[in-house]
Formats: sequence, structure tokens, C-alpha cells
Amino acid sequence: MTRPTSRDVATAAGVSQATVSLVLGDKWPGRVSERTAALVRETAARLGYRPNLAARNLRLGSTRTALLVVPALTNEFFARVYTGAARVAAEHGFGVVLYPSPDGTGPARDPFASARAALDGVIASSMAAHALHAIGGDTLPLVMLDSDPRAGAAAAHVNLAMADGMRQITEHLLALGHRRFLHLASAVDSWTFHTRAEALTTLLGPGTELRTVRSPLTVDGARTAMEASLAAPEGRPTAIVCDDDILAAGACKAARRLGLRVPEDLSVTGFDDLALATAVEPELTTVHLPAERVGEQGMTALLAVLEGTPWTAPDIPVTLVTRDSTGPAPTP
Amino acid sequence: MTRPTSRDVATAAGVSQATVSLVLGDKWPGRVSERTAALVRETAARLGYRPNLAARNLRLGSTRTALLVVPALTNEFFARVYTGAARVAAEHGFGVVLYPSPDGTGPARDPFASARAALDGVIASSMAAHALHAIGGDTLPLVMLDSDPRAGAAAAHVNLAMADGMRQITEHLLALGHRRFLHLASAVDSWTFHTRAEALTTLLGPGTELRTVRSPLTVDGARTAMEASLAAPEGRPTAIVCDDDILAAGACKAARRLGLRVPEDLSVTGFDDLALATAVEPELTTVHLPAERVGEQGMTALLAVLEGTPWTAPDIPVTLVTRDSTGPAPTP
DNA sequence: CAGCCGGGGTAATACGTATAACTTGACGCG
DNA sequence: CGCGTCAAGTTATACGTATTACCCCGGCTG
Repeated sequence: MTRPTSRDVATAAGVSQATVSLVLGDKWPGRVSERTAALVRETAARLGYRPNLAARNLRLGSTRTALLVVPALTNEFFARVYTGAARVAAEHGFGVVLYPSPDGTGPARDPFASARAALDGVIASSMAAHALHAIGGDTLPLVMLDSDPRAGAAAAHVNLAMADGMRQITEHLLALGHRRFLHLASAVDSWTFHTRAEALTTLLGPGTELRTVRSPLTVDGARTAMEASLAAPEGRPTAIVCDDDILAAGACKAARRLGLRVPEDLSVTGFDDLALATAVEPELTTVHLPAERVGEQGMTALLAVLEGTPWTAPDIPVTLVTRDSTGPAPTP
Repeated sequence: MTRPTSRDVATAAGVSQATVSLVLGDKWPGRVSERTAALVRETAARLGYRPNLAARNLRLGSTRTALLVVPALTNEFFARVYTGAARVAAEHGFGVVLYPSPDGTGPARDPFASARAALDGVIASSMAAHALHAIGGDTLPLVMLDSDPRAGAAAAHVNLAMADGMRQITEHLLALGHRRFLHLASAVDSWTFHTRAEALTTLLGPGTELRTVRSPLTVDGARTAMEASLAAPEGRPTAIVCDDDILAAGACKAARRLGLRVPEDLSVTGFDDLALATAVEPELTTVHLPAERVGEQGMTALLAVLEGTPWTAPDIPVTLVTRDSTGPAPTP
């Protein structure tokens, strides 16, 4: 009552195992007569034959499987990255297996063991460089998502035009008359944070103020942090630039609790354009990040690298979506 | 410049390949002297040896890998199910690979091919019975999540106490004086929906009204559906029972657009207790579903089944979380 | 009619591992 | 001293597949 092998199909069809493989491989047209090919196919279907992937992988020396390393799948952004990567992978007969969170909370230490599968390559998102070794990035073809392009270990980089997104935000807010800004960033230190912070500092010209607050990446964490920062009326910022829609939602809640109206008294912007951005009220002005495309390009890059083609592409463009959480700066 | 094999380690250490396997397998204490064991381990580390998982899987006839079938990973609920399953799996040296969405939008047709790995078992969530065959549930040990316990194909079931959740909601709302209800359900037909709908119908005694509306599982879809249903003042429900927090958020938005206050004019309840539930304002009264525990129990059940132990457990309890979206029924 | 070619199939092999079965000294004991 | 026992390795094999190299035979050509 064990699973049938290609040899079982062969004997049942009265041919050799090689013939079965030839037919089912579908790779050598004309190698087998149409008559026997049909017979083999019919027999295989009848027995419910499924090729043993472990054996095939061993024989071929490749598993057509990529490892995607993400901080947390419960973050909609990364779930969408996975979706995009998985779609492109499937189109090329590849699979994607996940390794959530190398920052400590992940399920296992060794992603190789955790993946339980030989890997052809790695796509790693927002990861500290020191984790690369554990991941095996030194051994396997590696594509980095949203990381420092100068980091040498990676075979290819896929980046979003974060700085340009920040430019669109600041231009929008400056045009609305805002001068006192607060940058609400995630507590985890990543290249993404540095890029955005640097862009923001550069873009805000003289005559402006900028404070930075960091908070855990949760609505409640952001609310708590902002309630503390917005309590005192003197010098209160009029615009809060958040690194994530989740933080922006928290900031809006804090404002409401303090009796501040959004956007009349306080403008708030987000990043990512998650489902959350249009679920809350007011709907968030935010930078739309095409997460699926990040996954798609990541996988495309990996496929190119695996074929030996060096891969490079311009940053993925991002666009500001103006909604209801931003408005003219209040006149004092 | 290819990856070293166990044989490479063996020759480098001056022992046989079997010895390497014996040492690294760590399974036969006293089989190899401590001296040579140390030598082998040191050599393996020096060469950067990693066992070829494909070969090991082939040899062992098991991949220690489970397939998790979920509708969409972008739904936080399922992302959390995955997280729970992956953690338990990792504790037992198992891996979890995903097959998102058999309802059509998934990356590939054949989950086996898509997984690119031989599988030891399947954990399937909210799936139509007809998809079972394609999944290979007839071939592999199968654990079903939130599905009809009477469905025979599954080796084990893991269910949430949905009916009890509905009971808690209705008792809460009835106590608040509500009599005219609207059940806002997802458009996809699942066992979960039927269970909840049936429970709701049963629990609402005489002297109550119940309407049912179905909508796509998005905030905007729910908002649109509700704007239509709430437009006419006559016979308007006072309580909206939603099958999902996402729908509840949409209902709240619809209410606000129509000038109705939540909870003063309209009470709204959700299901799941996603991050969204506390991100929106008012915070949602909702039934907390321990999603991670669903994943954990699913994996635990699969492990039991793989060991030949029949597995069974009571429904996972759920609890109503009372927040700000429900209040006393308005007096006409 | 000999030689050659190509269509259609088969036998053999290697991928890298885990383990069962066997070997070889050394040693204790009757 | 002979034999069983045991520790510490080694040899051999099988897992299921894809592919290479080979074989057989009928038909065509010179």
C-alpha cells in the first residue's frame, strides 16, 4: 500500500523504467512513439503515480526551491512579498519556502534545517548583514531586498525608491505649510530606516524642525509613544511622518485621545499602503509600496543569477497616495 | 568548487563515509570513539559541510515536511496560523511549506509540484471538499482546520468553537436590547459560514429579526454592501454581526458615511480579533480567535497521525472581547 | 545484396545519504 | 590456550529518478 514508483508504472505498462521517465519528462519529443507514450501516461494516471521529488532533486542536483527570509509574515507587507515571489516562482517551476524572522523570534536557528529542503538560492529581506553567514548566503546565490546596495555579499539587489517616496511626502507636507515635523520610526535598526531618515533630514530645508521618535511596530506601541510626545502643546509638531501605516494608525489614535483632530490639527503620513490604510478613519495619506512587485523582482533576479546572468534593475518606483490624514498646517 | 559531500569529509579526515554519517547523525552513542568523532566534526566544520537534504530525504523516505493549505497569506489570521504551525514543526525537526489559495488565485495548480518537495502530510484550512483530491488528501495524512467534523477524508480535525463564539456575541447584543440584526458574511461559501449562520439563527429567539448580507472579504466591499443595506431608515437593523473584523471595519465606515454613530446608533461586532480590530476607531467588539493555537494544534495533530496515534481534541475555546463598537440599542 | 541510418526502445549508472551486515583486533575468562 | 565478547570501524546496499550509452531491426541507398 505504498506509493507507486516509476518502476511500478513501467512493469504495469510492460515497458522499462527509462521509458516511463522519458515519457513523463516530456522533454525528448519523438523519443518515444505516441502509442506507448499514451499507454504509459494512462497507466501512470491509473496507478496515481506521483514522482518522488526527493529522488528527482537528488538526481538533478537542484531542487528548484528558493528560501525567502522575512521578519514576520503577519506583517501584510511581507505576506505580499511572498505572494509575488511565489507567483513568479511557480511560473518557472520553482517553489518558495519561508524562513520567518532571523531577528530572534523565528522558529529555528538553522534555516537550512528548518527549510527541510536543499535550496537553490536565497532571497533575504531587511536583514542584518551578520545573519547572512548563518543563512548560508556565503554559499548560495543571494538576492537582497531593501538593503544597502553596496553590501558586497549579495548577487543582486532589489530596492524600492524609498528616498523618492520620502521626497514626495515632504514636498506634499511643505506645500501644505508644515514646518514642525516628527519622524516616527520603527525601533528595529535597518538600512531602510537609515535611508528614510537621511532623506527626510536632507529634504527638509532650513526653517524647519525635525524630531525623531522610535517605537515598536504595533498600533499600541505607536499610540503610547505619540501620547507622550504630543502631550505638551508648546513646540508640538504639526506633521508626523511615519515609517509604516501601522505606526501612522497609532499616531492617529494618540491624536484623537489627546483631543487633536486629524488632519485639522495634525497631519499624519504612513508608508506601505496596507489594507489598514483605508480601514481607519481618516484614511491615511501614505506611500504606496508595490510589495508584490518586490517579491516578483526578487524571484526574477534570483532566476537570472541562477542562470549565470548578472542582474540589475533600477529601483522600483513608489507613489504617494493622498487621502484624508493630511491637510494644511494649522495657523497658530 | 562544488559543495562538499560526506565522502569528501571522510577522505579529508581519513575515515570512511559511514563513519562520518554515524558521527553527524548523533544517533548511535558509543558507536564511534570520542577521538575520531571529534576529528570528523572538526573536519566537517572546516570544509563547511552541509548534508544534502535531497539525498537524506530519499534515503529516509520521509522529508519531515508538511504542506499548509490556506486561502491567502495576506489575511493576518492565516499568517498567524502558519506561524503557530511552523513553531511546533520546528520543535520536532519539521518544516512547513505553504500552498496558498486553492480557490483559483493561487500560484499553481498542483500543490505537489508547487511545493517542490516530497510531503509527509497536509494541513488544510477552510477548503472545499472537492479540492481534497487535487491536494492529495486521499494519499497523504490530512488534518483539516475549521471544517465539517463529519467529513470522512481527514485523519484529524482542529476546530474553533465558532458556535460558542456566536453565542457570546448574541447574548451580549440581546442583553444590550438589540432585536433587529444583520449578519454580514463573507461571499465565499465555507463550513465556517454555515456553522455561524446556523448558530445565529438558532440563538436569536422569537421577537427578533435577522437579515443576511454577503460581501467580498475587503473593507471596501463591506462598506459598499452596507451603504446599500443601511440607506433606508425603516426597518434598519441596530446590530451588525460580522463574520470578520475586516467586514466589521467596512460596516463602521459605511455607518459613518451615512451619518450613523457607532455604537450609539448602530452596534457592530467582528470575528478574529486581528490587529485591525484595535487600529480602527471605535475599537471593535469581536470574538478573539487564537489563530496561532490553531496552527499549533494542527501541526501537533499531524505529528500524532504520522506516528499512528489517532488524534482528537475538543474545540478550541474562543472568547468575546468587549470593546467600543457595541452599546445599548437605540430607543426609537 | 551489403552497408548505413535512424526510429524506438532498454540496460546501466550516478546522485549523497543512512544503516544493516560484516570485519578486525584486543581482551577477559573458563 | 581457545573462544566468546565487545569496541570501533568499514563495506555494501538501497532509496527513485533522469540520462547516457547502447541495441535491435526495418528500410533505403549505392
